[in-house]
Amino acid sequence: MSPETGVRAANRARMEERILRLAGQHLARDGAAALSLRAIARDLGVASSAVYRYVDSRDELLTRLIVAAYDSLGDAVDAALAGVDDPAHQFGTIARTLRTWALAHPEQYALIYGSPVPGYAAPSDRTNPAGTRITTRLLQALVALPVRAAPAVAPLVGTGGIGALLDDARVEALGIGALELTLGLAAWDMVRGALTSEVFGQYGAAAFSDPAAHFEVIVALAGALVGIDAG
Amino acid sequence: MSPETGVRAANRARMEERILRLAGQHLARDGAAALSLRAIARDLGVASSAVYRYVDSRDELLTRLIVAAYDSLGDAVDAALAGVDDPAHQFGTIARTLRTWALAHPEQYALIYGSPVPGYAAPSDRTNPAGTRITTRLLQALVALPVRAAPAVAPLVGTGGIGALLDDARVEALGIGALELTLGLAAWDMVRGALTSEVFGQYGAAAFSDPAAHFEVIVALAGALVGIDAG
DNA sequence: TGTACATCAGTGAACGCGCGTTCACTGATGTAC
DNA sequence: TGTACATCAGTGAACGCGCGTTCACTGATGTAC
Repeated sequence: MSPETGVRAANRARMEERILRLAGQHLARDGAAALSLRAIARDLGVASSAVYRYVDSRDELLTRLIVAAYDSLGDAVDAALAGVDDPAHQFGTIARTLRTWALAHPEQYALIYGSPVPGYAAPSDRTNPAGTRITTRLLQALVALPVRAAPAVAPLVGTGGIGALLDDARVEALGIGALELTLGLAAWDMVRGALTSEVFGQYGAAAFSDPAAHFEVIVALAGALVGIDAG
Repeated sequence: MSPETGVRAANRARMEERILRLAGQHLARDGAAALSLRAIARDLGVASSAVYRYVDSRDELLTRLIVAAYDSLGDAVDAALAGVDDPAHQFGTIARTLRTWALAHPEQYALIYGSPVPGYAAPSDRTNPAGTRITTRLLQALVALPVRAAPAVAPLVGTGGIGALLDDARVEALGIGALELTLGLAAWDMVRGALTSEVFGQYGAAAFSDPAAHFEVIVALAGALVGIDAG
């Protein structure tokens, strides 16, 4: 039997899958800081040392969870974008997909868009490929758009935003201008800021009566910033 | 000796202060999840049980840290606003003060504007008074302003934002309109979204060459949203 | 001003728990001839 | 097809650590008469 299709390889793959799924459940229930290899071994019905056959360390498992979260979101965005050819609607589609995904997976959202896990630094060589997927889609949408910055807004950007992110290889590759980039980032910050408030419940008792409607307004305003109708 | 000025009362006050300061240092170094009463007792040079003379439990200390963080930020904002009478400049002042404070105290910023601490729910009766200080200042600035929504933007809000936050007592008390409120929240979300990216380093390797300049652009754009010149 | 009592701060041992990680080991599954 | 060997999965005990919280206690500081 070839090593690729052997019983061992299949078991290994299934086991890695189970571990990642259980880790995801623990993450959702108790947060990243409480992620425990022993707890996962317990759920697996296996000695705690057995987990080390599949995972190098706790931190390495955390890295896998981050990558998995990025990929889960990336897949959702790609799927949603599949039917949207009009670049003017892509921005709104990305934003709405992010919201749906974040509300369904608040802890994974916290993992990648919330405060960093203290004492843990993600190895960027493993995290970056998955992490840049959404941002890349966003930049692509901005490039494809005829960004017609509102005349009232363009002068505000002035030369201040020029230096922003210009060292990023993707930006150079896409050939996006400083104005479009700055406006796009501002619009994206607004969407993420609103979403963070909603997902983390930061308005406390003063809840929105209709968060979804409010988010639609945010998307419309963000779209207006980059000069498009994002509906 | 009266109990207010006695040696015991003074010692108590000094001890509570030391505990809160040490807790703040631990928070800054290791994050909220790692906050430990035993570690604080060690730094204090005291038996771990002694801390319980001053603190009910670990969670209670966390609550105090949150209140302290809100107050630290609130004090900074109030001080910065002292010299600013023109309501048109108040929004920008609040935003810039938030940035300065957040960069100086990233972990406290994470505590109040980042992901929630898992397994801990802040008792809102203790957290609210300090927590609403900045938001109240923001609302006051919006009310004092002649919010002249850009004609292109106003229709986007439509009736969607109407329901937002209308159950909040402060909003009713201030008599702020739905349009102003929605635009104000959107602007504030943008500021906080941008700041979160910067403080938590979420753009990774693709760093801004001049984050302060970029933030100024964000403030200008956010100001434009509410129809003012925030410079 | 002096004495009897109450209050408080801090001690140190203990309970019971959880964690990450290592290590020598057994038994089963695969591989090479 | 059968046997000898290598590889792998999983065990269970152990190391050393940290945590929150309780409890009976000593000694000092305050209070009331």
